[in-house]
Amino acid sequence: MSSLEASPRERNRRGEGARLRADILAAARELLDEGRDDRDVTLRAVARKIGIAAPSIYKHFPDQSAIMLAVVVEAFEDLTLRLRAARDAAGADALQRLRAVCDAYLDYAQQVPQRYRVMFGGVWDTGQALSQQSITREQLSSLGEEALGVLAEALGAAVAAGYCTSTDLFGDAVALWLGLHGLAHQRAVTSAFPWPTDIVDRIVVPLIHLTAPPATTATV
Amino acid sequence: MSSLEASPRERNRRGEGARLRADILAAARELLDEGRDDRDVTLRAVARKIGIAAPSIYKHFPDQSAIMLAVVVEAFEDLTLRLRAARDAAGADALQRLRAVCDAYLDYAQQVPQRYRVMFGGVWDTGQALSQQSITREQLSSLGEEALGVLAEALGAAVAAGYCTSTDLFGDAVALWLGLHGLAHQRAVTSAFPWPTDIVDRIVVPLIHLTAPPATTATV
DNA sequence: TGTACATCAGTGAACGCGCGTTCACTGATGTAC
DNA sequence: TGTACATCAGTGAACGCGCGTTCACTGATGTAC
Repeated sequence: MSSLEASPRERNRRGEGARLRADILAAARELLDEGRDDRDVTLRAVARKIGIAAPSIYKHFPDQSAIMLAVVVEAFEDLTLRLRAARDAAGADALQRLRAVCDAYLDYAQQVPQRYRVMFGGVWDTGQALSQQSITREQLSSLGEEALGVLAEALGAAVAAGYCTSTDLFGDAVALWLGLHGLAHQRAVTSAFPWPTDIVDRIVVPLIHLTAPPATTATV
Repeated sequence: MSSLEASPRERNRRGEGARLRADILAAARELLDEGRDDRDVTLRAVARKIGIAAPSIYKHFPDQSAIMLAVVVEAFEDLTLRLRAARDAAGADALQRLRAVCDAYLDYAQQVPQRYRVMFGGVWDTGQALSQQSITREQLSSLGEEALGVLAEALGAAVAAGYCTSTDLFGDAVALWLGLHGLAHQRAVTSAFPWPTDIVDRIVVPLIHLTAPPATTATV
């Protein structure tokens, strides 16, 4: 939405050329979210959406896959921010904070399913954009680490508060994340599955090794 | 492998035209497994692989997406067979049988990661091949049900044998499946994640609500 | 204050490619009489 | 036992399309003197 629609875009002033980069990124993100597939996010479709000529993109991205890669990087940063925000908004109780992070993760996937699929779809993973200067190999493989870190931290706090047990915090955090991911991904992909209404509890409660009941009256 | 290579394919005899259909399916499956993406499975690539002219495919499939759909249907049947075979090969102990089903599921995903991704990737889900006669809507949405049924049955047997608890067998089976799927999918997609060595246990043990220790000396 | 000039932010036309799909056809093979 | 014919299993050439990318360019805008 906003001003990114059809053709007559006015050219940026000198020194503000970098603004087109942001517009390209936004258009690609919107095409991805609206479309049914990342195949819809072509270089020419992006150009069409902002109302520029297709070659103009090459001033800002080395090639087509670099755009998708940038969208994914941005999406992971966005996800991490949302997890932190949900955690901080959940108050002081460690179990509620952990649960808030899990819910925020699932919400993100449900709000932007196509984006979620591409983030964890791995096609950009094999991209040749690596050889370009756009991103280093470490950055790429550590993309999800920050978000996973938020989850692991929240799980650790819940363990420290006596809600759960863990013999290996990283291992249990990864297992929890995989459970969330399984649900998030499958929901993003299939509209017509008869999900049990309490499916989130049936995944989260066992995987966090919940032992003590919640301290407050809120359900967990 | 086998005889599906380059060009000089000899034409089938009268009445055996249906054999080309099987060859098309096999070629599509192999292209999918070998390639890095289902984008590689084009109609023309399939034709090239068997050594036929591209239009010959239209005698057997209404359009391009019908090929992928047929590959997916076949793959789900294959997966179900493997799960049953693993269960039956695991002996009489209900817990070991359940664990064998889980392992077989994860093995399948690891052996043919690209195929697994497409099975649960959902792109064929939106396919217009539905409107063709190739498959009914019920068949499509119930594709994974049989495989899930094998898992649920094994879980139910383990509960009956006193190994685990369950307040809702279907719900718990779905949760277990989602945990397996999360790992299977993420492994199929990312090569470079530092998986904990006991990641399978960390997912399966909580999700089956294991209460009693295994009856035999075998690890679970 | 004017003006030459470098730079910036793009454009327009064109390329070659592989794709899905269509169309009219071809030649071998079995069948009816 | 021969022969006309229908059917089967495919073929070859061509279509239009959208794509990523290249190339030489253009015109506005700031800057140096």
